[in-house]
Amino acid sequence: MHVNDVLDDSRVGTLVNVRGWVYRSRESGQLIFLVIRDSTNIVQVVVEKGAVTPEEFEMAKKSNIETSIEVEGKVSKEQKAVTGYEIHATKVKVYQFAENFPITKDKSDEFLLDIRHLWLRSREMTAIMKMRETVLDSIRDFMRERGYHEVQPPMFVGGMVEGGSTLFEVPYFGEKAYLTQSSQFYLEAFMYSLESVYTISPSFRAEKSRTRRHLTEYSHYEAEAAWVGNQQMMDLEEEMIIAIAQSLLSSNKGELEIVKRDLKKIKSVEKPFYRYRYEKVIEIGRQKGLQLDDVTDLGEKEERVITEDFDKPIFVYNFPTELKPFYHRPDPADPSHVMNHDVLAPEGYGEIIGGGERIWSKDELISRMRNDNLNPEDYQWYVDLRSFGSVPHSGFGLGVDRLLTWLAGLDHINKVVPFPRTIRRLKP
RNA sequence: GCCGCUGUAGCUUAGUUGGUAGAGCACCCGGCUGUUAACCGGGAGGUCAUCGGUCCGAGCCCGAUCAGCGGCGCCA
Repeated sequence: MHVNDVLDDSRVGTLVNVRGWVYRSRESGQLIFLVIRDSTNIVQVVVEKGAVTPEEFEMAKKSNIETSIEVEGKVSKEQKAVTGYEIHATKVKVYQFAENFPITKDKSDEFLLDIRHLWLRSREMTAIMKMRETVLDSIRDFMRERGYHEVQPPMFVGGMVEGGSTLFEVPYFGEKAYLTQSSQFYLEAFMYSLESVYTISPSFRAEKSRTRRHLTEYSHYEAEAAWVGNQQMMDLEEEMIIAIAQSLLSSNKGELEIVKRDLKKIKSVEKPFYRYRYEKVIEIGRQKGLQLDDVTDLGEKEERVITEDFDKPIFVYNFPTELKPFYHRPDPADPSHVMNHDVLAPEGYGEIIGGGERIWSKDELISRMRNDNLNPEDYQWYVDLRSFGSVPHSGFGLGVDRLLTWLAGLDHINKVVPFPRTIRRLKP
C-alpha cells in the first residue's frame, strides 16, 4: 500500500502495510517516531516499546535517514503528525540500514548538485519531477487534440543548423558528427507528409553561457505546421501555455505548495496574452530605464527588466530581419522585418519560445542565405525541400525547462532538470 | 572568452592589527512515552583547496594553480 492511500479517514482503525524510506527519525525513550517516505507522500509511524518485538524495537531505533523499511500497523488520526495520520507499528522490517546520509538541514545549491543522485529523493525534487511529467503530458494531450503528430528526428546530425561554434562535435566512424541543436529542419521535412508535427527531444548547445537559464543539454519542444501563418501559430501557443498552466493547477496543487509557488501567479495565465511589435517592446524597455538602440537583440537582463511587472506571457513579433537567422520569412509588405515571434515569460523569466513563419520560396531562401554569407551547398537537403511542392508554414521551439522554471517559480533552470548539464557540470 | 567573488570537520559556518582552529547540524554513547529537521549530558571528528613565498610565527599577508559560484557576451 502507498502512503497516500493510508492518509484517509476510511483507513482509521485498520491495519495497513507500507514500504519506503525513513525520512525523519526521533526517539523519546520508549517511543520512536519514524516518518516514512515513498513516491506518493510521507507519514508518521509510532513504534512503542512492547507493541513490537524487542528485536524490532532495536531495529526501529537503529533506523537512520534513508533506511529502507516496511512497517505494519494500525492507522489513527493525529493532528500532531505531519500529514494528519499516523501508523502505530505492530511489525517492523528493515531491508537495509542506510549509511550516514550526507544531506542535512544545512545545504548549499552547489552541494546539492554534487550529490544530485541522492537529492533526487528529496520532496522538492520529487515534486518537480511530477510537475515536469504533467507539463510533458499536457503538451502531448494538447497537440494530439489539435491533430499534430509526434515524430522522432535524429540527434546525430551531419551539418550545422545555426553556426558551428555552438555545436558539440563527436567522432563518427572517421567522420565528424554533431549533436543536434534544433530539430527544426527535420520537422520541416516531416511536414510534407504529416502536415502538423512536433517533437520533444533533447537539443545540445556548446555555448559557454553561464547564466541561470542555460543548459548544454535541454528538452526542446518544437513544432512545425503546413498552411499556418505567424499569427495563427501565436494563437496555438497561447492556448497551449494556458492548457499547461491549467493542468498543473488541477494535477499538482500539492507539488506547487512544496516548491512554495503562489497559485495566483499561475491562475492569472489566461487569454489574451500581450502582443507587441518588436519596436513597442524596445519602447517599453526604454520607459523602464534601459539604454536600447533601435535594432538590438534583447539579452537576459533586458528581458528581465521588461517582463518583471507582467502577469502573463508577452508575444514580441516582427523582429528586424537583420537580427534573425536566414530561414525566417520577411514580411512581403515590409521586408525589413520578419514574420516571427518570441514568447517572453512574465515575472522577469524572459524568453521561452522562438518561432514564426519560414521562407517557403526556394529562390528567396537562397538569397537570404547568401545575404548571411552562408553557402546553400551546406544546406543542400534543406533547400531541396523547397523544390517539391513547397507550402507556407510556421513553427516554434520552446524550452521545456525554462517553461517549468517559470511555472514553478524557481530561481534557476538547473532545479527543474534531474541531472543538469552545464558548461562546468557533467557529473553525477 | 571576459569581469567579479568564494574555498576552514560529512554539511552550514565563526575566526579581531599575523600569536594555542571554535560552534550548530549529522554521527557514536547515555537519558527521556508525544516528538515535529525535538530536548538534556558526554564523545569522536581538521594537511584551514593545492603548491610556493614573506615572517620568530600564516586560516589571516603575497604569488601561482585548481575547483565552484555570480555577472557579461551568445542563445531556448
